[in-house]
Amino acid sequence: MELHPRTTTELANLLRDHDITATLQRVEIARTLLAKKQHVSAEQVMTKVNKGRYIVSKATVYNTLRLFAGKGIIKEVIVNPSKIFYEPSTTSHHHIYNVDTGELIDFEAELPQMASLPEVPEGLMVVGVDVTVRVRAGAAVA
Amino acid sequence: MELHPRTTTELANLLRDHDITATLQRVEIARTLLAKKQHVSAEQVMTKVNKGRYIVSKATVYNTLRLFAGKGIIKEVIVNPSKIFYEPSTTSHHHIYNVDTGELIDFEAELPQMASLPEVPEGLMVVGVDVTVRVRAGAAVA
DNA sequence: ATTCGTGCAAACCCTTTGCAAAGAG
DNA sequence: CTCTTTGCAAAGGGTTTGCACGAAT
Repeated sequence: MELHPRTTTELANLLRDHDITATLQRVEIARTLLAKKQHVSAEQVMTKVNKGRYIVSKATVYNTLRLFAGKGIIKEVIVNPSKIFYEPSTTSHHHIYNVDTGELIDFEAELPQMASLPEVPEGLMVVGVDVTVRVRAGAAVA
Repeated sequence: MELHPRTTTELANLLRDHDITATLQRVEIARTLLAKKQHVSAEQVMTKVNKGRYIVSKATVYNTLRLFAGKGIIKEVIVNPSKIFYEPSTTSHHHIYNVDTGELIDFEAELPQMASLPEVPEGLMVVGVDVTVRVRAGAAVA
């Protein structure tokens, strides 16, 4: 999926391509989420969308985020149990999470380690591999 | 750190070695957590401890889990924002998380990929690397 | 008409906190 | 005696849900 759908029509088509009925609110939420590489919380999505022309309720934001994540157009980033972040589903990358500040930084990784991944139990399929590097203020690696 | 059921004295010494005042409650919580390889929630810890001779309150369980995690004798496992799991700090391993059932399985990994980890920004130090393989029911990898 | 989506507010639930009593050193 | 730890209950806060209204076919 590219990362610059821009027009309302493009966004609506993107949603339909993922079996999502394109409504006004969903298009606006998608526009906000997919505008650029970023990690945003539900609250941030609501705030950003509501600065625009259309108003979206909290329930709709949560419903939509879950829907989008389930359909694969965005990904949940779970680094801190107190708040979920969402990001556009782009190419494989992982996260550096600053436990002091909550800051989240992407890093590209081809997952060469894929080779070393475990065999998953019979009857299960891998739906994702998340790598989180936790960092905090301090000297670099000894 | 070894991983066996221990005597009260051994547990108390372990706590002191980690700069933790050894109290009755903390020893019992440590005994439960360190009994074996496992992933337990705060609630499970409380239930297990309270089946024994001593009763521990919810506040103490949460305080103690945070304390232990900060001192490094246990690790938080964050795979699902709705509940934190805790496990003994043992050798490096990672997790397979079944998103359907919530089941969590360990897998050993020497992190050969350490070589491919990003350079962390100046002034930061790595405190941990978590790898989570998310799986669900379905055919194996195509 | 029937189905799906939205919005408001209340409910949920894990976790944290305030404060008084008990324990450790 | 002083500082720390515990326990109870209440508060906190992101997320979810119940239900009525509105939109679409």
